[in-house]
Amino acid sequence: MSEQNRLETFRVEKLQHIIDLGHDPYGQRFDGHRPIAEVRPLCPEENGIDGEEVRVAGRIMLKRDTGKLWFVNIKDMTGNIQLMISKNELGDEQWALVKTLDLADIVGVDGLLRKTKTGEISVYVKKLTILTKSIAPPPEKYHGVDDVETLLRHRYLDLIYSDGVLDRMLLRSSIIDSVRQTLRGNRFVEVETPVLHAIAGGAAARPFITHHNALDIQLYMRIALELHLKRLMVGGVERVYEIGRVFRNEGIDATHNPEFTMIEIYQSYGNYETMMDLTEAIVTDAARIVKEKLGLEGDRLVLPWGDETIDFTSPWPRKKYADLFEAAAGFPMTDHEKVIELAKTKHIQTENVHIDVIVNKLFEELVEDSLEGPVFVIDYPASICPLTKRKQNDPTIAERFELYVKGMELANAYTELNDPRLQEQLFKTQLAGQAEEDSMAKMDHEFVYALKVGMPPAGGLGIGIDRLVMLLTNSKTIRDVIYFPLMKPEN
RNA sequence: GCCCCUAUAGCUCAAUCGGUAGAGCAUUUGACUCUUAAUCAACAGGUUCAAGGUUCGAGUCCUUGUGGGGGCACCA
Repeated sequence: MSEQNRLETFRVEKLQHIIDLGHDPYGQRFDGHRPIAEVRPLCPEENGIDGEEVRVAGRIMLKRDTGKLWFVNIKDMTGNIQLMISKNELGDEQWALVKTLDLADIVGVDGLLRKTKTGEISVYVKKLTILTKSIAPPPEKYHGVDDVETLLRHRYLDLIYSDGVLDRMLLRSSIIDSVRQTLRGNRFVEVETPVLHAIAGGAAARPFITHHNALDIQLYMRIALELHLKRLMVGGVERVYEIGRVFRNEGIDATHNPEFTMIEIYQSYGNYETMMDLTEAIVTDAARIVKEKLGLEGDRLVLPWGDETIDFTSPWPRKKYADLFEAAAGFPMTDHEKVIELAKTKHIQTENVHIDVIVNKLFEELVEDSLEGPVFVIDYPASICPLTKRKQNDPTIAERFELYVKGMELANAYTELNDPRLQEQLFKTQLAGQAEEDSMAKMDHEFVYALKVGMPPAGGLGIGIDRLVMLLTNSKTIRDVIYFPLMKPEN
C-alpha cells in the first residue's frame, strides 16, 4: 500500500467511526452560522470572560491536542478563528466525535466567544457538528503546497493553503461588480451574444475552430464581442455592453491565456473621446474599491505594483500616436524612407508589407513597453483600423485610442465606423503583408447589411478584464487572476 | 517553434567526487485541560517523472520523451 493510500485509509476508518457514532460524515444543511470576520470583533476584551454564543463553520487548518483540551483553528471565506474544545465541557459522546477530527475536515460549532489566558480570540465549543470529513491527506501545515503545477491543477488547494489567493480572487469579483455598477449608473444595458460564430471577426487573432454536427458546419469560438454588439446598436439598444469570455488560439505567457474575459461597451451618439471619459470612470471607480478594501490611505489613487506603484488619479494624459512615434524614432512616421530604413535595422520584414503595419511594429518595439501610464495613446494610422471611423479632416488617421498601463494594453476603443460602403471596402482590402488570419478585416456581409440599415454614430470600448484585475491587484501573471488557467492535460 | 531551468515520502526539502536515499511537518501509538507552525517519546512511510544507455555500481552522468517554470518568438 502506498503512503497516500495508508493515510487515506486511516481517515476512512475515522469516517466509519463517525457513522458508528450516529453522525453524517458528509454533513447536512447548517443554518445560522456567521462569517468569522464578523464574529471576531464581538469577543470580550478581557481574557477568560464569556461573551456571546455564536455559530461558525469552516475548515480545520491547525490542531493542537493537549490531551483533554484541544485548540483547533478553522477558517471560512472571511477569516480564521481558534476553537477551544474541552472534554469536560462536551461530555463523552461529543468527545468521541472530537477524536475523529483531522486537519482539513469541515466542522460547524456552537459556543461562547472567549479569549484564552494568552489573549487569543476563541470560540469555547459547546457543540460540535461534523460537516465534511476530508479523506485526502493534507499538505504541510506551515508551508502548504509550493509546487506551482499542483497549485494550478488543483486550484482549490491553492485557495485553501496559499495566503492571499482567495482574497485576490474575491477582489476580482469586486472589481467586476464595480464595473457593472459604473455602467448601470450610466444607463448601459448588459446583454449576452453568441460565443459560436460562423465568422470570427472583430479582432485580429487566430480562432479556435469547432464543428456543429447536426448542421455539419465549421464554427469558430468568438475572438471579440464587437460585431454583435454593434448589430444591437442598429436595433436600438443605444447603450450596451457584454462581459464575456473570448478565445484566441495563440501563445500562453504571463499576460495571455487562451480564454480570457473582455468587456466591450458601445455608446450610441458618442465617439472615442466619450469612451476615454468612460474608461477613466470605470477604472478609477474599480481602483477606488480596491484601495478601500486594501485599507490604503492618501488623497491620490495609488495602488501597489511590485516594488513600484501605479497612480490611477485622473485625468490621464492623452498623447498622439504620431507624436510618441516621432519622439522615440527621431523622425515622423510619414517619412516612409526612414521608417523602412529603421525597420530593416530591427529585422522587421518590409517587403510587400503595408507601411502602416511597419510603422506599428516599430511603435510596439520603440514605444509600447515604455508607457508607464495610465496614458491614452490616440489617433492611430487608419489602415490598421478597419472598423474605425476616420478623422473628418484627415482620412489617414483613425479615431482610436489604446490605454496603456505599465506597458500593458489595458483598453482599446474607437469612434465606430458606421459607413456601410466604406466598411465593405475595408473588409475587402486585405492589407499587404498580413496573413488573412492576422487581419481584423474579415468580410461579413450580414454585418455590412446591418450598417446599411443604419447604425448611429457611436463610441466603442474594449477592456481586458483579466489585465484590469492584474493591474489593480498587483499580480504580475494572468494565472494569478484566473481561477482555472489552461493547463496541458497530464498524461 | 527555439533556448535555459526543473521533477526525490502525502507535503516542504536534503543527499559532497558516481558508492547503504535522509530530515521536518502530516500520519500511527502513548503522555499532557490555555496551546499559537504546541511540546515530549516511539513506530512507520520510497517504482528518486517515464523509457532506454554508460558503469562493478546511477537520485547523481548520457539520450529520448512527458509535465511544470522562466526567456525568446508569436500575439494591436
